[in-house]
Amino acid sequence: MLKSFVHSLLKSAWQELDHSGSDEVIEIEVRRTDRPEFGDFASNIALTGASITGMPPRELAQQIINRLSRKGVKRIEVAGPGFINFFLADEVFHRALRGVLAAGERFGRSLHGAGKRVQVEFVSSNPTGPLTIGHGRQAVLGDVLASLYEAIGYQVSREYYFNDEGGQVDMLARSLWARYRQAWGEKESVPEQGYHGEYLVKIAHDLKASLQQPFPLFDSATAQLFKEEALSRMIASIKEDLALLNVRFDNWFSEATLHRSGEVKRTLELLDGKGAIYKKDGATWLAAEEYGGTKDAVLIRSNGRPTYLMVDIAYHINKWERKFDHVINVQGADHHAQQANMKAAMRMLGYPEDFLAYCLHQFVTIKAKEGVERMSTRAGKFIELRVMIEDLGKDVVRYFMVARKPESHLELDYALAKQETMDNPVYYIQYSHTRCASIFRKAGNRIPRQWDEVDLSLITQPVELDIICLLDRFPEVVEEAALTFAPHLIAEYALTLAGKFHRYYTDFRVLTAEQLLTQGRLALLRGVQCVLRQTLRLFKISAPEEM
RNA sequence: GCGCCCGUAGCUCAGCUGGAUAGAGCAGCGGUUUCCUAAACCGCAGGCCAGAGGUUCGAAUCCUCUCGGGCGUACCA
Repeated sequence: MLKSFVHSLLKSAWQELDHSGSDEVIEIEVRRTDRPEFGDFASNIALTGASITGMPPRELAQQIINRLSRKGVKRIEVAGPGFINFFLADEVFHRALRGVLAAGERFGRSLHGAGKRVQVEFVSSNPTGPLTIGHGRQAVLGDVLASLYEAIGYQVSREYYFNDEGGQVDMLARSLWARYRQAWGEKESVPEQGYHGEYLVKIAHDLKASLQQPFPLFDSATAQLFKEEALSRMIASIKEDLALLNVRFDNWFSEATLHRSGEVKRTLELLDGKGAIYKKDGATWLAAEEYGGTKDAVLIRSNGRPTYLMVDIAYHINKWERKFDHVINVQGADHHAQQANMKAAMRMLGYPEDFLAYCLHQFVTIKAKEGVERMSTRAGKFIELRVMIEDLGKDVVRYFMVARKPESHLELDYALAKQETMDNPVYYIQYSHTRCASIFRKAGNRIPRQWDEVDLSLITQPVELDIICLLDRFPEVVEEAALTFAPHLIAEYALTLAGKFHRYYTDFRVLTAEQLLTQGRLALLRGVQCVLRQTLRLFKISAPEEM
């Protein structure tokens, strides 16, 4: 990589300097510049090193430059307060491009997490209703995060944890039964605290057709039947919604199994053994605050039923026993307090601090456009994910959901996203890929057989070298996006690359009369297309050959 | 009250492990097509980076306070 090349130059020069005055170690920082006159890369080593050596920064910079190898370097300058600016030789860029071409589809992938297993748990919405746009953000966020970890070498498992036990599910069953009775023309009403959405009406009618019995009494057998029917149908519907987004899970984990297997009970005993729980007001409490939680929390209610937290702790022990090296939970901001308590519990039980990480995200809100009637009626209303996907298309939804950093609120201008699809960044990126494909179709037999042997000597335009520099950076971006839970970096990157390419396309012709030039530019194009395809693949957005 | 997140162009947001003149997209205005797809490109305009202090060679970025918005602070999940 270009950056590490510069880094190694600096490192050996720094080591040649006499540091007898101090044995302090210095962190050598090399960064890409944002201005051509500052060169391709710059280092502030002389600024940070000034205090160690006692030399003025500019003088120190000069000393370092005097000891620098000039191999692969076009020019080096001291600039501003003492920055060292590097202008690299064309051959170095050419080597970088060859690296991209040699790696091909593997470019951007790494072995950072080789041999390690990570689980990403996301969505995990209760199967009591259809997915909303809020779940949509989480679905895409989790899915892309999982892909990013796969890209850096981890073995990844996508998991959906669903609640199929407890009060909420009982309420769902009761609500469905009421709708079922209505389907038979009876006057039964959905409980005040129940689920009033239209979706249960539809399920009730389907159910009537298959069961063909009135079930006039909501006795325990009926409750059980309606619970099972409600759950299986809701889960099927959620799976359908997710499939529309191209999200698939490796494992669907049922909460009920944790109760049946006795894991909840065993977990409680485990916590008791650590002295982490106490009784108060007829309930059993977790001493969370002592271990960094926000507040002590109830584990077993006074009615004997376990809380969400109680079961969640058992669930995480289960995850640990499944031998994951890391588990990442993608959750909404409303779970924040819960997360602190969960981490406190893990601490009490002695699990490593880096086993459990949360990717917390803020909510999606819909921006209503003033003066637009339809939108104002929709404002504040839930929008079903399915409806949004049908309106905007899978690719657009996926892109928008991860284009912003998770901890920022995502305010989606629904009307705009729908109307102005032509100005959509998704199409902008896809079109850049299409343009590459189009040129390759035209190039025909001029396409080189062996990419790594192409003569690149005529690839000397500043834009061309700039694009290579950007391609070269891709693996860094992937790694950072994964490790800091920041898929939006990929979106930014793809947009930048597409933009540079579109400009290049406008100013320069790839297919020219000069064979050497054409071959070189086709090689560059190949690299661009390859990286564009990787970004789209990470997002699971299609990379069209034609548009 | 306390805790977490956010406050950057008219709008939606990048940039935040401190670096040299703060960026993109959209919206606005004006241009570009003998030539690989104009779903593109170029130009103009637009900012006391919420505000006030502090830390230092240097702050949108770090610290403190204030103001504004979201979320949490359940024997819901």
